[in-house]
Amino acid sequence: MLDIKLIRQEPEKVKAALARRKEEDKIDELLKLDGERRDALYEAEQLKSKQNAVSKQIPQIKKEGGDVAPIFEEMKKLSEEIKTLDAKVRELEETIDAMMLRIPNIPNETVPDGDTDEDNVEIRKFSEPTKFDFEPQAHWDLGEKLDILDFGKAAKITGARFTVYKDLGARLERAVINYFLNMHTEQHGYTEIFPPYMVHRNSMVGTGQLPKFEEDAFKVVGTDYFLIPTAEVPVTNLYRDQILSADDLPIRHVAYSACFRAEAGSAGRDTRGLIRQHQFNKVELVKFADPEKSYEELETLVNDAENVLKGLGLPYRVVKICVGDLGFTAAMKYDLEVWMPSYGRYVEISSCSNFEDFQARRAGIKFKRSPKDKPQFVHTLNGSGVAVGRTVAAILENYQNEDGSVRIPEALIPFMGTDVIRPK
RNA sequence: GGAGAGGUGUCCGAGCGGUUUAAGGAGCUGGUCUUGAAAACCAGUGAUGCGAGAGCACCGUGAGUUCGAAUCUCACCCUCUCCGCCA
Repeated sequence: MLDIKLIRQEPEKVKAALARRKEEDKIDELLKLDGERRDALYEAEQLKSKQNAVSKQIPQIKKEGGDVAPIFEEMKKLSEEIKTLDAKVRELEETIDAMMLRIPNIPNETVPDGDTDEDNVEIRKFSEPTKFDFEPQAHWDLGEKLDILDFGKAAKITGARFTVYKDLGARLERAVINYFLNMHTEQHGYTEIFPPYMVHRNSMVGTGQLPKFEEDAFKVVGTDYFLIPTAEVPVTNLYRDQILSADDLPIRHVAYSACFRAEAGSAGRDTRGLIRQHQFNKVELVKFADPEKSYEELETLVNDAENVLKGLGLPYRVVKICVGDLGFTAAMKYDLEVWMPSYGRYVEISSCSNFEDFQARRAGIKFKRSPKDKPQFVHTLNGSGVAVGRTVAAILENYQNEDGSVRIPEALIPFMGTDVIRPK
């Protein structure tokens, strides 16, 4: 959520930012409603002030035996007026809030222009796309031949876009999760969280999934719970409506969770394999930072995510996301893209974003620089560290041999208990 | 799921519908005393939001009753204890 004061004071700046995103601009309407709200609020407060003053005198008058009936008569009218004005203020507030919650974040000035992911800018690259002296197979073919992935069985028990992992496939998924968690906790200084996979509506609003993107989420029937689309939601909301002290910052959390996405509108894209699933595993990095240091924290966050890919020896590149591909909540975003031989291109495996105070304002996460200072919003950041299913897909494809076996990256051998997955 | 108890400021804990600008204590800050500290004593001290300010709001949340609600009514949420069920 943006600061209403910013919209009041610099409407042109906000309009320009929305124009960059090619977003509909309701700023003038918003300002008009805000003006009405403030007028009504002022009026209501004047009347309340009078009501309080008179109420204070009543006991005294009664004690002195004065007649309070005429006062009650008058105050009754006042009370009605206050109720009417309060209702008006509340109504306007609801309208304004609903609008505010649907306005996207202001992109950082350094975010490149552009409309689609094709306009994202490559920042750096690690290694080169894997070369094969045979025709490499896609991970869905490899996985089924090795009998470690079973998409048919998943369709049988659940439906499309789910996967059953089996044998060393299941173990590989688990190995990757543990490898990621160990690296981030032991080498990068993150504190591990294992969160609930369901959250209530407020949490989803706090991180920005709701109200605008309700159709992308799975809702649990008969409850007000949503399946989390990412651990970002529960972990960021750990500190909702809290005032932290400067000593607490930066807070760095790493969380493994399953993630659930309805992905309405994605039908037909990436229909085969592990790339786009309704349920997938992810290790997520979440940071809460002093606003002055949040962009430094974004850089180290990206580095931390990169390190797990380097450790696995997977070729990847880092791209800076253009304004058209930025997403609703982010002020700046880098993607890590891993080389996927079956696609013949790089595929997103991590998104690392600085939300600045956009989520913090929604979720009410503040800090005080010193005990006497006024609380201000923290900056929140998060990034995949990294997507587990896509990592497994990348390992299968990049580490495959001509005979259909798959080598296990050095770093995973301790977790796998073997250095190769062979066809049976 | 059932029964009971409870949600008040940083914490503990009072609070007949009207000087509650939320008692009292702890804590914290300053001071006196002391070689220094502790203790004792004195003084100060709620946080947050909106607002230029006066002011307004805030006692789990939301409605309601009333001239006036922390206090009464209703609904909901959460916590604790016991029972049931269960990995």
